[in-house]
Amino acid sequence: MSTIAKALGLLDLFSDSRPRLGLSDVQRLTGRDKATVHRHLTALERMGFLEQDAETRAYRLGAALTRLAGMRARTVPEVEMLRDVVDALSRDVGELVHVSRLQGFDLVDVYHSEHHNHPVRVSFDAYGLPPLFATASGKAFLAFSPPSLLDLAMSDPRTWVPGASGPPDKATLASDLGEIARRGYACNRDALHMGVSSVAIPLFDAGYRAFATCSIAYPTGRGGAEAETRLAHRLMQYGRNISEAMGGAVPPDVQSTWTPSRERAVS
Amino acid sequence: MSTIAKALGLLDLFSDSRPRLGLSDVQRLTGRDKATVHRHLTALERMGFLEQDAETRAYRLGAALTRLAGMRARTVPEVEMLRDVVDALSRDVGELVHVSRLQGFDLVDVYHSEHHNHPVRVSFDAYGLPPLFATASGKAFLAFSPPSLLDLAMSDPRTWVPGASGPPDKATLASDLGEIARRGYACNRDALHMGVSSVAIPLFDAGYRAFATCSIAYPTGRGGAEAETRLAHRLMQYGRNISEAMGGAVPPDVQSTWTPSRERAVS
DNA sequence: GCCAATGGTTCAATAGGTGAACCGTTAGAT
DNA sequence: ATCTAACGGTTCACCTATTGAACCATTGGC
Repeated sequence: MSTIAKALGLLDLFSDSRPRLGLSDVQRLTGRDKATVHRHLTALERMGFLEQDAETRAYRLGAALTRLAGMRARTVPEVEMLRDVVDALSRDVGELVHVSRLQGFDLVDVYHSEHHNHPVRVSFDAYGLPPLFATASGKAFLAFSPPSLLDLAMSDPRTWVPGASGPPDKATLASDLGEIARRGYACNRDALHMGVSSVAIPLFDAGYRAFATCSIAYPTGRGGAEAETRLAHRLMQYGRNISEAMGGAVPPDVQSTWTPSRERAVS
Repeated sequence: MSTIAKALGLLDLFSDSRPRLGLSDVQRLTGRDKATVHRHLTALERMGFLEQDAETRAYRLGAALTRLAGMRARTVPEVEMLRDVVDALSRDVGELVHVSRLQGFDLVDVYHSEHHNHPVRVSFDAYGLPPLFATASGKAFLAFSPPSLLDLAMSDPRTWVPGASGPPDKATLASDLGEIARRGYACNRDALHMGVSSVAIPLFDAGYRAFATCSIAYPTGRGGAEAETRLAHRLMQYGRNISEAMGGAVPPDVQSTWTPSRERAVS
């Protein structure tokens, strides 16, 4: 393992629940020698990837990350296109919005935006990716993909269901997906994390194939079923713009489920 | 120089004008050996700090930056980010330093620091906010904002000019702002309070838009014009770090007015 | 005033980073 | 079609930069 990887790996130790770490904390978490850890931490700090609190001596994530992330958002075309519309949706609903793209059998984060209005917020843990059929995003994706993808996803060796007894029944899963395709969006309530719910839609490429997803995550306590449908409708409203921002287009049949006649296209 | 610093330094090679770099590009820019560069690039890529285009083989900034920057934004309070750098500036110049953020048509205090060296000090009265075009901060902000903002600010019903006969002439104001934009900072001498002067610069968000300001207030008697330019230069010197501490980035054209060629980044 | 825990430093030993030389591919130029 | 140059990437012996045990200074309980 390269020293570079070791040092950069330290950044991953910081999390929402552990936002600042002291030298000893990092040493314990990594099991590495104190001197080594200190060298790495100070190297990261000198480059602006960490900042050290002047009095507590604890380290926290640094400004260089923000600077470089901004650069990426400005210069990587895909992200750049997404940014405006996803930010708008996030501001609109006041919740965390995620855009992910299929890579292998995982949906990996492309861009997310969190303009929270609420004191209680959902933050996302990017690790330990669950199987496709366990997340709202994954279900939205599968519901609008060829059925063969479901078979493939279920044969994924890493398949597990969090907290459940075994792999899900394929027949019930297929009928769930049918329902999702009919109404246009997928949802999860407390499925992966207690207290966290989400709604999701697929995004389509120029060939009308689902290739990514957009989801809103929110605390389940916020408002029950009516909150779910409210968020889902906002999501579907923005869906077309998001697909188009990524160079895609929404198939007409899906578009019509997303904009029921009475409230169609308001530009 | 540690390998960590060398590797992380590669990330700084990416810029708005040079968003994707090939192996040979990086080699040329750094002067380091190709094998070394390749090792560093792949290490960064494996950690998600770079992404490699599958066909062109060119590298670009990676998604890990977005993830970590989001973590920082969520967990590190804005004021805390500011504190260290603003305190450092305040200690450096020995005067009151203010960071304010636009809210409606007012610049409201976000953080201030006063490590005074001098017996005569300026303290700030947070009440009775003057209009934007009457303060150094406000003028710095307007000079780096779309002209439409000036119109809006002047149409603010609360517009008044302290001690003056009437509202300022728009044409002269506009030319003043042009001069400010050219030299990079704004200043006021005895404008709002007799004996109080200040210099100010705008702060920029990740989208290169002015969203806040940083100013130094000092007693006019301290030293006249040479004090003014001295403080302004210190302010501009710190400006980049302050913007970045708040998650922003200084637009390249502004950065170049802030760091005249002879003293530009020597890496 | 003790003890344990913290952040940080030193320096000999050696792990692992380095770079000259290498390969395979692509894209013009002749 | 052939040559050449530039590209991304790999190899391996050499040697530098990283490592970790032992160290110091400071802080905070008890």
